[in-house]
Amino acid sequence: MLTFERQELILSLLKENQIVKIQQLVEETQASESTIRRDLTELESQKRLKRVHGGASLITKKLEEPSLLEKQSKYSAEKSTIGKYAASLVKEGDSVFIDAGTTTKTMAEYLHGKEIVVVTNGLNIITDLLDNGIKTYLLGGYVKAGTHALIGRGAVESLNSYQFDKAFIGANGADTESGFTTPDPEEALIKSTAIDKANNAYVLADHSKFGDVSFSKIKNLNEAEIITSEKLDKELQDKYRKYTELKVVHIN
Amino acid sequence: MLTFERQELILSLLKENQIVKIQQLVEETQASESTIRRDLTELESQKRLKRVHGGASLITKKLEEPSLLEKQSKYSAEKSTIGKYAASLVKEGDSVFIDAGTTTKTMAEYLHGKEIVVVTNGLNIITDLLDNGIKTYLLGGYVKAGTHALIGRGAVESLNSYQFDKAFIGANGADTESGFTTPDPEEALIKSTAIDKANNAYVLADHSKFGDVSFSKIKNLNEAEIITSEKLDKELQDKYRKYTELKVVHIN
DNA sequence: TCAAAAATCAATCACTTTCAATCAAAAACA
DNA sequence: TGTTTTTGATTGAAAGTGATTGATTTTTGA
Repeated sequence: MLTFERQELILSLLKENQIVKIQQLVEETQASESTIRRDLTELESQKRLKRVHGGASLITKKLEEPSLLEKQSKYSAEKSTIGKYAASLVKEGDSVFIDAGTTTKTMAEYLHGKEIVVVTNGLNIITDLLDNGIKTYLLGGYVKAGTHALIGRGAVESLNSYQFDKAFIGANGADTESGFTTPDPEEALIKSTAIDKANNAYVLADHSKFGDVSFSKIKNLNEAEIITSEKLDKELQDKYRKYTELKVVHIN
Repeated sequence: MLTFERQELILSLLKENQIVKIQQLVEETQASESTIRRDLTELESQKRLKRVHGGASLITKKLEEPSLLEKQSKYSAEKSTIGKYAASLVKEGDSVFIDAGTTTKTMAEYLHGKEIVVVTNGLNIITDLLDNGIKTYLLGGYVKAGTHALIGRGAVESLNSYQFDKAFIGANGADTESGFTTPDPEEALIKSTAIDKANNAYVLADHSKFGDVSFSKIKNLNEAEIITSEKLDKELQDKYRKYTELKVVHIN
């Protein structure tokens, strides 16, 4: 087989599968591992694909650079750890809803290469998902300026045509009396609906969210599990455990 | 065998197989390797094929989509002018569909401040629209890796809940026989549906698109007006005017 | 959590194939 | 016949190949 031929084959396999492993390519092309590696290096330098450990993935143009603001945002280490743990809950074959927001965004990069289907209402996390070779569906609807979340009738209707194994939701407040809350009623409706459509619902919340109450209620505490970090006081952890299950993540 | 004869044979073998090896050609033509090499060199200089190490390949890439990056660089001045004119067609109060793509993207920045509602299937133009203060709705559906266009059942269903005063569509080919075409059938369906739902439909096409034919048909030429530029030959302009209205934009 | 085990990686070697350049013989032409 | 064009063989250079190495990364399991 000609070099050119083989490289085209690699690209077409990649387009089909979003992501390919080197061993897979060795089998398909009957070439040695070395040769495949050289092909991948060359194709990457041509910007026709992106190499990842163990194989290659489709290249995607960034929708937006991760803004400085996001990087500097509060508790980013904590959020990242929470996101990583949330990603570990996702198993091969799962269908998953991931909410718009900064905490949920950190999940995306840890989902790399998993054979799953993700539905989201957050434009901010689309590129992360695609870069990691995830099959991604987006809700339709009105694009809220600022957060770039999808809301409104269209979004809810879109949502109603899906079922999820797991839903990962962000919230601005988690309070024993008021439950999970968020400022925008429209967003609250999306989050609430997503929880309803999932077998397992998780709210991702760093320690600063506990005790806070926002304008719009999403759900009661007992309607979703909480993923948080050890930064939350032991006392408070125990308090909240009376209302719902709490997954407390250790921070490095 | 005559030189000319042999070269035609090479080309016809190439068309059959997309790619041919030198040894294969030596066998078929009973000529020496050197002769074949000379033929290939000559045919390549005539741009009738592309040499690759070990053989030659066709230069056609109609089924392949140029990457977003490639698209953006080509004819950008022309596209920008076309986009500007398209934006000028939009009146206050209009509800407008804007297709995913690079040409349509240039529209967005010229819509600044207009009191309109925009629906789009292109993630690549969302930020431009929001930055210019446009009320923006997004179709739902599957996010196509690479172009970041929304496609699939969800996208079509979303589309069906809207009505547009005007739709602005991109296409890869515009041909008198084959009509408007684009490589991906899923995208073709979205474009076609959007045209159906609009009182006025416009296809934005720079001069390079005319006469080209891609894999999937969108609509016949007479089902939308074309916005193009004066870079399109006068002769061709007249030819296409027999099939549909042509808005020819002057480039500064 | 941490360290051992496994997998993946880039770099290099020896070997094969393909390449362009050259030259002389054969064929075509006048 | 002599001249030009085409052809096939030869050659050293360039490109491509698979195997092996030891370094790096990821996964596993105590």
